[in-house]
Amino acid sequence: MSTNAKPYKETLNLPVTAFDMKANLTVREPQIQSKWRESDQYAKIRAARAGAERKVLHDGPPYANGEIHMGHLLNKVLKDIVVRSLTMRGFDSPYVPGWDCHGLPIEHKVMKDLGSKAQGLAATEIRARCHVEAMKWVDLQRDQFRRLGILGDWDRPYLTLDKSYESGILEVLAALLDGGYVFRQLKPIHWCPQDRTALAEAELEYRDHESPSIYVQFQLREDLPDSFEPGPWHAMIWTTTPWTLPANVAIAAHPRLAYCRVRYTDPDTGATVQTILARDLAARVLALRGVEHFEVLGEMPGNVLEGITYNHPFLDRVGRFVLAEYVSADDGTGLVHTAPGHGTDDYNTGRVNGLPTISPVDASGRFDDTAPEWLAGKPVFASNVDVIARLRSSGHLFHHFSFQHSYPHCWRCKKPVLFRATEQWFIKIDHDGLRERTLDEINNHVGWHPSWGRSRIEAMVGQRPDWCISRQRAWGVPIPSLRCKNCEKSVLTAASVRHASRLVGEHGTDVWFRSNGDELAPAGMSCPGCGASKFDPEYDILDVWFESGSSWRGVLDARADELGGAPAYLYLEGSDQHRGWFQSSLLTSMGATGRAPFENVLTHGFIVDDQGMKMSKSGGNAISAVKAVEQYGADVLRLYVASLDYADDVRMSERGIKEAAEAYRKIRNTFRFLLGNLNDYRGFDVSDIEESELGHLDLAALAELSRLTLDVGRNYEEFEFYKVYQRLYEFCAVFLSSFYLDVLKDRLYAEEPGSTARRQAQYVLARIHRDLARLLAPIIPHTAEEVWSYLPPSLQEAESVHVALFPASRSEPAQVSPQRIVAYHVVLQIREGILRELEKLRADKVIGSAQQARVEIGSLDVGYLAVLKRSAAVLEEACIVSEVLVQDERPEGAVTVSGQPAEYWVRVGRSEYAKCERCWNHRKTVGADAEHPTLCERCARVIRALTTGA
RNA sequence: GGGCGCAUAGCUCAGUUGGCUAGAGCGCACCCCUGAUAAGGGUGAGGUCCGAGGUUCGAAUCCUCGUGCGCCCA
Repeated sequence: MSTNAKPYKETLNLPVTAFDMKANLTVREPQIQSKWRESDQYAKIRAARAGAERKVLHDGPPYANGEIHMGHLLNKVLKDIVVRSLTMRGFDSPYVPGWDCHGLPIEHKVMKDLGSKAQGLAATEIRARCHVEAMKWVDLQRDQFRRLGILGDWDRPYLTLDKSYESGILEVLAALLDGGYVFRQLKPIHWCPQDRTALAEAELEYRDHESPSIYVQFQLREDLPDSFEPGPWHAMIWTTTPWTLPANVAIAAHPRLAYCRVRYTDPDTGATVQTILARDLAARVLALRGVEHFEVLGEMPGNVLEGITYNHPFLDRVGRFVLAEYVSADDGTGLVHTAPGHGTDDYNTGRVNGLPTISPVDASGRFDDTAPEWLAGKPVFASNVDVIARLRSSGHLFHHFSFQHSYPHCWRCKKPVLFRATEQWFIKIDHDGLRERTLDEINNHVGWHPSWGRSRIEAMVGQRPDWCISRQRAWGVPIPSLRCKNCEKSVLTAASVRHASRLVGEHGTDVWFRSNGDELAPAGMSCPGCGASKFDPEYDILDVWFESGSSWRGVLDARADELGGAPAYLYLEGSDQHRGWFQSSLLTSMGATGRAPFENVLTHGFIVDDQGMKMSKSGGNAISAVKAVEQYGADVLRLYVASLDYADDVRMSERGIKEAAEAYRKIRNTFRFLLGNLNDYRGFDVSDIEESELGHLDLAALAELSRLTLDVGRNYEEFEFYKVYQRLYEFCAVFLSSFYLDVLKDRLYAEEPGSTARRQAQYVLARIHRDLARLLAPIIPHTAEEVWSYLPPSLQEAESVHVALFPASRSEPAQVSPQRIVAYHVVLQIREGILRELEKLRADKVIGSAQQARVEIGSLDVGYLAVLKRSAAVLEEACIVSEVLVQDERPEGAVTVSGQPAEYWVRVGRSEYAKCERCWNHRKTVGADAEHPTLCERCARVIRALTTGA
């Protein structure tokens, strides 16, 4: 024995473990991840669950652009917790991550980098650069996702630019053509006449532009309501694009806005004019021409105007009034010139009211020969003056001036753009009852979590217009339509698309951009219009939502051996995807197969800051996910995500991460204590312990563990991870750390290492260690794995915790009868009362540690008093005090405490006994042993055993 | 402007079909321990349940109208 000042300390079994208190996650996690990769853990898990019931979470592909942010982290961690918990529940739950690789942001970035060099490049050149750009981000994001510890088939992800995936997209399109859902129709789009190209919203720059502002009188026809005074009547519209008047087919009014019928004298001609315009704008508009005096003949809401017809000011065309909610009395006249060929609002209004879409403008921005001959061939912007002159001479022009306003310009050539209708491909939502069938599927065959997801997508599908799937871009999957060289008809059939699908499956979609019509048309194809057989390829591409919305085919079906085919068990994305991927997947699948591609849809909210405001880079309140992981480690961020109720928006803040880090440390330290006291794990066999022989508190601990297992298991099943977190954390912090482990210290440290009392405690700790590691594994996989590695081989049912199953919820272990001894929850309650009293002693400097205290307790309830008497030892243990004396008489100075099942009184004071030098308890028996006069009886016995044993 | 949501201590969450002085954990303050030690334990202080009306004997809970915030659309 050493010459230590405390020689007895050497005889204690103090905790020893290699499990560091300091997590050092930023170093340790990558090491653990490397091991997982080296041992191909994903494959091992697949093998372990081969043949089990399959539940597949199908990954919605993030866009391959930029570093991952908190939104990605939230989404992927939630998915991972789902996949890992399904796996540990015994299901085969493969996870194939994917990326959305086509689309405008990447193309835009490439075009910007190319600058003027883009002009001379072929589409295939640009596409090649887009491919490189997309793959760059796929690789980066893959590393970042892996760093989060997301389990999945990262070596074989799905990419929407893979040949096989692209081919699958076209198969879906072919199926929709088979079903008759696909049609072609005019639709206005932003068009740059300089560059002769369609522009997306993101490619527009708004800058000041000088436009004419004209007020035009349209002459109404005879079919007026009876309430109108005798005619003739006019209606006054306002527009800043006179050149669009040749496409005018309607005037839009707001159904509930007030309009008035006015009579005034034209200041130039002296003629009396009767016209209609918004009531609140009449005075202001008429004043433009200096008309101060006018007569209001009557008022009416806009809906009275619906259906009234008028003569086009310079064409032989009859237009009519329609209603639209977007009309306002903010400017103009409250009556909106409507040309469905030249504006999105106008177009939608046209769709609703069955108006024709007229667009007599060619690709160079000039009027074509369907325009009046005095306009044909002229550039549209330059034609404004012609239109105005025409209106003035015919007497339709009320007023004209020029003004500056914000107007969209082309991002590349900086020239103003125009709206021009071109032919686009659509999916008809009402064909063959698609909308109705989809609504039925939403309501009756898909589970929505939270349940309001159902009403949300239902409302959207219920009102959505036909789906325009054409995009005039380069970076995407071509709509493989062929234009007849003879009659110019666009041909797109199931057969021609399937032919293209085969070509694409073999060569990728580039084949479409480098081949001619003879090579791309299926053999023997003839034009359904004229019978000719020569074609040119067309180059519209598919809406990227169609691409990702086909993943059920390109991934679930295409990898059916692995994934079991559509439908998947679960789709899990942010709530914005009700309009996006959930809907596009649902519609393509309903059209092509008649059923939804998912059985359940789980939604999470968006990340907001600590004020509840949206988190964005530009808002300056964004927390970098990559940096946070670098700083705190993935398990801390994962624990944070798990702690939040994601059904609503989730608040994230630097302080929140710090709190998660605190919680993580608490959990880690709890394991450290367990492991420190299980260091001699390997030296004994836990199966030697008879559970029925365990003491009261040990049995209570097992019962708590059992309840925890049951609750947490249910919480995982219901995807309520924040409840998992709360439950597990509270178990560690409150039950274990502050109570049970504290109580066990005496037994663990001071009893003989191999004694039954100590082995029983270790038995319970071993159970807790093993079960807790498994219950935590889906949330903090790295730490769980680390902790698992400390299990002795004899207890390892699996090499990795992630191959293991959740602990089985077992029947409650035997409890000591509550009639005989106080129930565990009553122990806790009495303990609380005692501790409160001890605090007063501490404040008065009578005691420091609880071990210095003695407690007297009793109850006026005779039955309860009897139970208390039998429980003295348990209470002493639970409160870690010198002794608990249960007395019949209530002494002077006792305090009454209310409690269940009865009131009790308690009196505390300093123990009169000496402190045992070894175990620090104040015991009556200290000094009784002549050989060890400073020890209590127990410690003396232990020392004797140790020395003779050694 | 429309659709779908959310709002309880500083933070994360509980609050069954309306029913005791609204709870838990963390954090915070103070204290104890120094044999889990860049740990551990104890006690305590924190709430106009977003606001205003209404229904009711009684409302955090039900209804109406607002306010703020988020997603989607216009």
